[in-house]
Amino acid sequence: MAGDEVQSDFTLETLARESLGDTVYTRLAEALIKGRFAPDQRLTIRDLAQSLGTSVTPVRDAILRLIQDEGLVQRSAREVRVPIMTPARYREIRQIRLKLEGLAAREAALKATPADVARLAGLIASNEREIAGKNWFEALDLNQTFHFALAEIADMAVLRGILNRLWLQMGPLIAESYQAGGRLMIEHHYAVLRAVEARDPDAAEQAIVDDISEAGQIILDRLVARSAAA
Amino acid sequence: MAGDEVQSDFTLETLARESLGDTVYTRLAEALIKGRFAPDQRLTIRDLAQSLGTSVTPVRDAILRLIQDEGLVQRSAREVRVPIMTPARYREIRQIRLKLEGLAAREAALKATPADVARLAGLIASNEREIAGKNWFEALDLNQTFHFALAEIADMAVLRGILNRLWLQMGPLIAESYQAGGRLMIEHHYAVLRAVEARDPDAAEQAIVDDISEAGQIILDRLVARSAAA
DNA sequence: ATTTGCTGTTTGATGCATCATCTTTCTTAT
DNA sequence: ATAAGAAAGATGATGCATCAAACAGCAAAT
Repeated sequence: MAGDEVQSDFTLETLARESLGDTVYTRLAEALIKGRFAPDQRLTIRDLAQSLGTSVTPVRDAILRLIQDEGLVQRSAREVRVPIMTPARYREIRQIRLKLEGLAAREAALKATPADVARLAGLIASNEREIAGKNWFEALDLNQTFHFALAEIADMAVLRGILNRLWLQMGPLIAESYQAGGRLMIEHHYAVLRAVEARDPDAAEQAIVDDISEAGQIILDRLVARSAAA
Repeated sequence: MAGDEVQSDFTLETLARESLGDTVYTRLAEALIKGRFAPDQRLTIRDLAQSLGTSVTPVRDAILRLIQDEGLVQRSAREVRVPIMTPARYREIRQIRLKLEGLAAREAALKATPADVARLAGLIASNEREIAGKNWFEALDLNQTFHFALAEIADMAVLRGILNRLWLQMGPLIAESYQAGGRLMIEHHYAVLRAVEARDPDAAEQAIVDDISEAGQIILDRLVARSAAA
């Protein structure tokens, strides 16, 4: 039942064996962040299990974890849905991100190595290219990677975990609005890069605050408009 | 198997029916926060199921969720343990708490009703009494309730969820050190109360920052001492 | 005495049968 | 035609059998 590992004798057993449940979790989380599921969409364990070609158990495990992350919500005893973001909730998340990512940017500015700076620069350049090519999925992914990179450079694992969960919650919404932002979504990344390179924590915090505020405003405006319509 | 609900005909069907998995999760989370499990202690699903009188499934569900919260860690494929807090990790959590709870205190000061103020005052008074009586478990619990109350008054559900998880991670450590802090652990709560009552967000943030910094220092000192010894 | 190798045990992962509810659909009486 | 009610279907929760990997003893070899 479990094992049909076709492990070649040549591959090193380097990475920890990932359970099926982990795989499903990762795939569903990615789907959420990339906006593949619409807000309020209902998910059923059996259907997902069928799509993914597993039994219900790993899917159930993954969904339990996603509910714990608040990336999914349990409406009633037998209904799991993609959550609907409210303006109030989005404002709260934005407030929290301002504080947490501000802290991360500040620490990153203090700890960044030249290699870290180069990595950030590379992310911005790639993102610029994808936006120019209108490859919104890739651009969105690179934007997220940039924000996470600051937490990594700051060497703050707990903060990184919190950010991860927040992104999971914002995913369906952001994916929907990213295109509307266009280049504006990474405008402030250059300021972040300069501040980190200059080892200036105050400037780094301010730059990321500006980034989150401005990009967030576009998303919030769209969200408020839609909520008013409904 | 599922249903041996002995639901009296008189009880209102008000609260949502809680699954066995939820019950187990709540009980284990509480045990963690109250420091009933020692750091590095190994937990096995089967043993817990036996203790709790359920099958393995609800326990497995609860443990999956606790691992997601990082309230438990999975060392290897078949080993679940209570995490060991490192000084570096504790410092990071403290930094994060300073920002998040500072934000919560600020918002609470802006939004608090007289009833909210009374609730905070009551929590402090109760805590004072329990400390005087050396009822450390109760005092610890009231301390946590006070910190959570600020997030509730601020009406920040997301922040509250993040705090919850952080507390789960700090639980085993704090429970161990709370006694050492004594009255010092709630010294700054009075300043928080005054600031909230005066609707002064700056003062409220400063007071909670002082509280976390000072109380945290006692815990950190003990943690560093122990880490150095090992 | 220390290492090596075999064997039984422990343990989380996986699949699945079944249950209690909740929905949906169909029937039937007015 | 409408509404009350019954039957059928859908769905997450629960319990459990079984698997493969890890582990613990223990014996044999040097």
